Amino acid sequence: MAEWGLHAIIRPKELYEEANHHHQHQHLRHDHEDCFGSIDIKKEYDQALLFCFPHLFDHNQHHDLDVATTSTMETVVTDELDQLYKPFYNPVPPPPADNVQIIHHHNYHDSDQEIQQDQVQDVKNFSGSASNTSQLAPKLKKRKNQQKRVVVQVTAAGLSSDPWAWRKYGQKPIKGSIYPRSYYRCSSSKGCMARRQVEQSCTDSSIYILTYTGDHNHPQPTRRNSLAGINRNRFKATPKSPINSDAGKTVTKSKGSPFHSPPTISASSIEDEVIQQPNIKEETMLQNNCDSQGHTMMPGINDEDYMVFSDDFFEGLEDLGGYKMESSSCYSSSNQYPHVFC
DNA sequence: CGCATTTGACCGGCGC
DNA sequence: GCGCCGGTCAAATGCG
Repeated sequence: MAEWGLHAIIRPKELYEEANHHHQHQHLRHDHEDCFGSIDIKKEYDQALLFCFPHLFDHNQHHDLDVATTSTMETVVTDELDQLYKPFYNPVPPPPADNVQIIHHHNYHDSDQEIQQDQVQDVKNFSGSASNTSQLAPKLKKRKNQQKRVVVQVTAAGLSSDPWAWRKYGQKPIKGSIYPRSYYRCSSSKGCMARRQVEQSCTDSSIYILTYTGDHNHPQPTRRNSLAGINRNRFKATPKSPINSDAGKTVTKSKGSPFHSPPTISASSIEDEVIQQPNIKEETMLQNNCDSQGHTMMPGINDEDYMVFSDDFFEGLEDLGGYKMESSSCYSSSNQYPHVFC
């Protein structure tokens, strides 16, 4: 299993206060001090947040959401702004509080920087031609715990809040979970190395855990019908599969698999559904979310109400700190997560 | 026919 | 070194 070197549970409210306090006196100092240097970390943080989770700022795209949902999302945005800033100066995790929780994981090891640079280089290479993406494949052969990944916890409807087209290429039963994990690769572009894993929470069958790995090597599709046939299973439900039984949800057909398949989200179905705010969790928490006895491992934290940002985000900040952000990197780990629309 | 999913086999990382 | 496990491959099959 992945070994996360840094975990932080963040309280939202004091963020700007403490941030400003620290910022006024001196630049932030923490384990990644070198990465941030003397940048305006608050500003860069905002940019990075927008960069990694633009959907949180794009209110127009949620114009069809009901008022309550939108209001909640705006609250989340504000809280996230607060929360995301905090890990960099508050190494001691305070108790969970308020509506949103952020747990940061950072699992890079000695060669992390090299990997990041490789990824930046990958993007540079792609900027010239998407056909180079086959060269990216060996990158995924690196040690598993060195691969950046983002874990997002969503509801069934939230599963479809992903603008990318995904093609299922595998499914495996996972030890410790009664539900299988499905493996998807991005089908929007040939050679795209983006991967997505979908598994159902063992503690709450209505919750799905999405794990994103790899980077898209292509612009985000403006519409999710970039490939023919990806919506073939639209509105088709599989009676055998309880997790596919949600009405109106695009699902994967089942052919008597020994384990239930999580729903396969068709590209076009997303547009028809009310997009829910995904709940982003830290991976280790998710993995520990239910132990062998099925116990929830984070008592006192509402599953609905906390979020997590992982390597991508902090990697992005590190890039910011090192002034490595480039326009071409917009396909790298920034727009590939739910609610992102061009 | 062209796309999709399904599913068993295979491979490699990792812990012991 | 061995075995477990997660992740991927690829042939088979289904659907529009």
